[in-house]
Amino acid sequence: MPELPEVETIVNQLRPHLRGRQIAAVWVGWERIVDRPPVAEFCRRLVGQTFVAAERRGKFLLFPLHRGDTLLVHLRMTGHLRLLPSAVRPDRHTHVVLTLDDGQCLHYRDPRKFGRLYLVGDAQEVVGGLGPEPLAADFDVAALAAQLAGRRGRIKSLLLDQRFLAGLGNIYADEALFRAAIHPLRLGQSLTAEEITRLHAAVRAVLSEAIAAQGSTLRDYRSASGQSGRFQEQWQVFRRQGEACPRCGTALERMRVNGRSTHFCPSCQREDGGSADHRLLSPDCQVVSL
DNA sequence: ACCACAACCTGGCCGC
DNA sequence: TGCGGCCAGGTTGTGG
Repeated sequence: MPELPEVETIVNQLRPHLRGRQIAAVWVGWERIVDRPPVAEFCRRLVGQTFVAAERRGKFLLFPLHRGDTLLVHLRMTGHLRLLPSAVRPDRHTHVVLTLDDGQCLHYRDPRKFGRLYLVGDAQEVVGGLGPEPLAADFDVAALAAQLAGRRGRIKSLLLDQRFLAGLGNIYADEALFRAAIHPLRLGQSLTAEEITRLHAAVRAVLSEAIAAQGSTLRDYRSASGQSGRFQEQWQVFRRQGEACPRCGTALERMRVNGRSTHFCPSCQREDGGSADHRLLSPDCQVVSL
């Protein structure tokens, strides 16, 4: 479910509630949700620890604990974290419950059971292989260009590769490529300097705007406080195949890339890279009237 | 390096 | 209502 903006929203909402809270008890109902260490050790090591922070790296939530361990959560497709009163019983899709010292419980709920929890002494053991943080101050155009140099893979696949760039998923990859007017099948190393500049701006703009809207909601996604995001109202191409392109009116299309649905405008995003529309785009991806 | 595909799981939706 | 097929915001492993 969640990509970078949704995870950022959840972390920001959990932080004030978790900081300083001690874990009184741990319940695990589906052992495979705990990636490491073995479940018995996971529970034993967690009890008695206190949350000192709540952070995000890519799509991971990181919860540093006072004894030096870090609890990490990856929500994959359908994971949720909710703070609920301790009287609320876990439902059939709730697989882990952390009982806190203030009468609240942190529920990990995940119908598809794809998500994973990790408890490690060094968070780098889990997130060390991730690519750059797209919203970090030092992720500039040159950094993106360096990532793209020599890459022969399709740009859509690269954007989804968490070692290439951390945090983008299917929604924001498609939205960023549309804003930058780049065809999803273009090869990484084939992008011009102008296109890299546009892509850099597009990635950061779409993520920032999505965070401001508290993410996108599909089906029953809710943030930690139970609110839904609003960014799905601003999708320009995602799941809009057949509708008119908001920039040129051409019917939007859908294709498969890397086994993932990919949405794009065949007129604005030309595979040969030679779209006349380039002249209509400023570097910050806004349409410029001639 | 890169690609295609299966696997991990369950639920929702559509057509028959 | 039921059933089959397809779809899904992600990642990992295998084999080519």
